[in-house]
Amino acid sequence: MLVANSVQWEKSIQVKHSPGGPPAMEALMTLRRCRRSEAIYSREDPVDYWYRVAWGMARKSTLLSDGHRRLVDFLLPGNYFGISAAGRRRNFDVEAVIEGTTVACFPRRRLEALADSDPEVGRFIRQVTFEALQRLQARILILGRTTAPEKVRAFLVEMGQRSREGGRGAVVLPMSRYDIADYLALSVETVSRALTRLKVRSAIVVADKHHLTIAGDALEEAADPGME
Amino acid sequence: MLVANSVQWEKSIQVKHSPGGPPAMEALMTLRRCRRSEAIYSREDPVDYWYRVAWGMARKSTLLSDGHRRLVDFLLPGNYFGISAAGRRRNFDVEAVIEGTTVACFPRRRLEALADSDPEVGRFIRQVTFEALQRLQARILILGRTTAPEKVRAFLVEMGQRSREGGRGAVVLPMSRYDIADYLALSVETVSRALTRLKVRSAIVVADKHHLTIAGDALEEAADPGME
DNA sequence: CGAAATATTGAGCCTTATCAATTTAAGTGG
DNA sequence: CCACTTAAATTGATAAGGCTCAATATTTCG
Repeated sequence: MLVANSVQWEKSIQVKHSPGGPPAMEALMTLRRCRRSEAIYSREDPVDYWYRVAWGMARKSTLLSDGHRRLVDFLLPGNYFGISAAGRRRNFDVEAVIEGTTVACFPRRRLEALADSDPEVGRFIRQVTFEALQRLQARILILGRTTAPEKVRAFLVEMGQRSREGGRGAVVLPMSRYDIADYLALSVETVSRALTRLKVRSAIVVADKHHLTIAGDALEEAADPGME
Repeated sequence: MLVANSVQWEKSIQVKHSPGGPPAMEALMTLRRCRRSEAIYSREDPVDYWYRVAWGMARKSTLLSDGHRRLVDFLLPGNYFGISAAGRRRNFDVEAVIEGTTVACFPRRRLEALADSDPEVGRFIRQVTFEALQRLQARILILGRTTAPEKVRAFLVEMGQRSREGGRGAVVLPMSRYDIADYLALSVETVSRALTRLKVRSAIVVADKHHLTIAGDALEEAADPGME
């Protein structure tokens, strides 16, 4: 069952950018395979490692004071995360979204030392952090959308762009509707309704719950920035 | 008049973090003074400089495809911005919010070269980028709030924390209500109403349009994370 | 001093959150 | 492998909250 579950996503979740860093950096890496919903790091943990998603998908979240969960980011293969300074502790939780999600772990102290001595590594870390910044800025624009269907459509376009494979407009959504709702700051019901509305309007074609295609014109509309 | 205008803010906008980088880096810096609403950089500009606010306040924004302006960030003294890789072009506009806003400009190529040769500079740049990441993540949590008064309150707390001076709970808002609205993805009217509601409930004390104080208990409530 | 922003307040409509019920899918243990 | 239990997804009805349009202060700036 678990195997079949993994197979379901095998070809769906692909690397887009930064498949790996400089060799000297990759030498520090260890791989870790995670169960579904397993924590990769938790709030209050010390910052001992920096990470990169090798396969699968992860979600960065936090529990707000009002009890609501808020998803800050979805992490796809090639995305680095948890890259922050020492001394402090984590303020977010990161969990695997799908069974078998694998992360590359880099010991922070050693990697920082390496960045000091090897300019190529230093440059690479900066580059990776810039990419994270872009992701978050793009995300803010999505959250800034006013109507729910707009938010959902922008979200689908974002996910399509971030894991571009399977051709134009194809989108894979391994996460639950609850995850999407917490990501877009909407209720699950509204997300569900927005999806059916988009389907009815033929803005999307739904293969199954986790696979859909965005129609060409709906795809064009949301071409908004993501960089500094 | 312009002078008087500057004086109005003189003691209000203070540095909190990272007053300056390593000396070798500061040697590259040139200062630039801006008029109110003057562009610091614009969309499509090449990435030739990295910046730090020295005095005043700036706003990073973009025009969405639907014609709405979206503010991605407010930039306070000590905040670095525009730090992204070469090759591409800017996707956002950055403008001075108040008359006399002064920015420190660092030529990107020379600074990157310096980061390669001087580990201290490299480390500093990483640190600064981490701070920008934290800011954006905190911002996402604010945007994720559901009700308008909650968003506004969280915004006030954020601004208070970011330019902590003038004592506990004091907040200075040099920007217009329109800026706040575009920052929180609300309409101006809703922002205005939310503020009056907070005032009526005694959650805030309004000195004048640009100066207010957050009541102690309202301040406690919103202690949500901001870091990786 | 006059013109143009900027702020605030009101009324009505529209959208979304909430509560509730049903259907579908997924995970568990025999 | 199937029945069972639990989680996930969808759909409906209702009420609250925010956006829009509109009017009126209040400031700011030329």
